[in-house]
Amino acid sequence: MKRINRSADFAAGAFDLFARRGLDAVTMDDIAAEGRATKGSLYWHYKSKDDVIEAACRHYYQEWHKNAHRSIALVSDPVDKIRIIVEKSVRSCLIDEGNRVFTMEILARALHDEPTREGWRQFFDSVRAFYLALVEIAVEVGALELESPTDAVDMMLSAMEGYKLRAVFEPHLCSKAEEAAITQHLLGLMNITWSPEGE
Amino acid sequence: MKRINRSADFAAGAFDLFARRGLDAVTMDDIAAEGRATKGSLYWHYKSKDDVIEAACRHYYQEWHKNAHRSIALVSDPVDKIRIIVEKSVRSCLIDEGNRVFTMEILARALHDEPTREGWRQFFDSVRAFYLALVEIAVEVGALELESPTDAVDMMLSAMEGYKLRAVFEPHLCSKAEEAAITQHLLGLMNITWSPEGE
DNA sequence: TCGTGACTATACTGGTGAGTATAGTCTGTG
DNA sequence: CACAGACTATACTCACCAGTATAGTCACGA
Repeated sequence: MKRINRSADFAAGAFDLFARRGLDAVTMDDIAAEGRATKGSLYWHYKSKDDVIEAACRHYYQEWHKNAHRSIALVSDPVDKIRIIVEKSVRSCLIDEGNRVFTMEILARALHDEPTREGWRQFFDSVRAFYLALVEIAVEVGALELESPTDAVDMMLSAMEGYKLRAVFEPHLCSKAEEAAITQHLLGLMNITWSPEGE
Repeated sequence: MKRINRSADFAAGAFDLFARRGLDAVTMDDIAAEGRATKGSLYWHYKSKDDVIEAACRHYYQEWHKNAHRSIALVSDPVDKIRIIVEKSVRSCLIDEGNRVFTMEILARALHDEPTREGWRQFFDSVRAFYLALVEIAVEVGALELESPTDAVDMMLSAMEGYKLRAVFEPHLCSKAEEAAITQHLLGLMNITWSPEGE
């Protein structure tokens, strides 16, 4: 049980705590304890709580991209790639309560904190670019017909954010049961058919 | 300059402060000062900060319904009513930064506070019901064709929430310039045509 | 073996802000 | 007039928590 990277451990642990209890309700002592270390060590790696929050964000952003790339690595059909990415996004961004809570917390912080806002903006742009690249390839090879790929991707991402916000007070929206309906609807916005299947 | 209702003044003042600076950054002393009173008086009317926040929410909810009813009071055409309500909603919920910030703050609070969540849920339901009533009338008199009014209204409200969330980090979305495009898009989701006009 | 990076353990400071306490004022009503 | 509701003005308590301080430990690589 060696520790390769204490900083990353702290960031991941902080993310978990924030996702469970919210940014304000988590203290620096909590974060240190979560990493089975003391505050001294935590402050050795990070200069302030803001710093830790930023690291937790980066952790989340990196995880998103890592998962996204991994999940389509073995798929060759361009439209299937989009199907899979949307499926996974719905599961990770909406159904997974931790991720949903964390991102809402970050967005709330972004209301009054410019660096947080800028960070999220860049992340969102990178996600949009990722989707757009997949959609444009699918259109180019003739597997998909769309008037404007940009608008379609934008619309789909907007709808996803809309679901996220409504899920705060309508929890049934992001239950397992609704998962298929939401996935279908989001893919529909990009003219892609989809039907749920057992595994 | 008589004070008819100190409680309501406090609630309205608290709403303004919360909308400008966020829930956490506003102290009870600030709220008292905003109402040109002292903390003693504030605590005479409200038993805690939570209590004040709840009152500020109620203030917002009531204002929404008051404005909604007033703005269609003199309109007779059922589809025009919907046009006007959506126009006004876009202006008050998205373009108006104060309202937008306040509602985002409340939603963030709702993540970890059940009463706040329940309050917002009821408000959202009442808004949905309000829209639905208008749409159903328009459909009944044959002025509007829709497969499912419920779905159309739901979709429109989801899109509006989506815009609200994205506006946090993409401020251009909720500029005056985008106002017309957003209004048009939202009405389009209910098969209603609309074009901007000067006043 | 010396030094340094990466810590532990524990104690402390200092600011903030919710909520309380108290003594006294003003105003309208029975 | 008496009394209560609606305050003002001011001072205070108390808990929490970010951040600091300090002294000591342990593993390692030059």
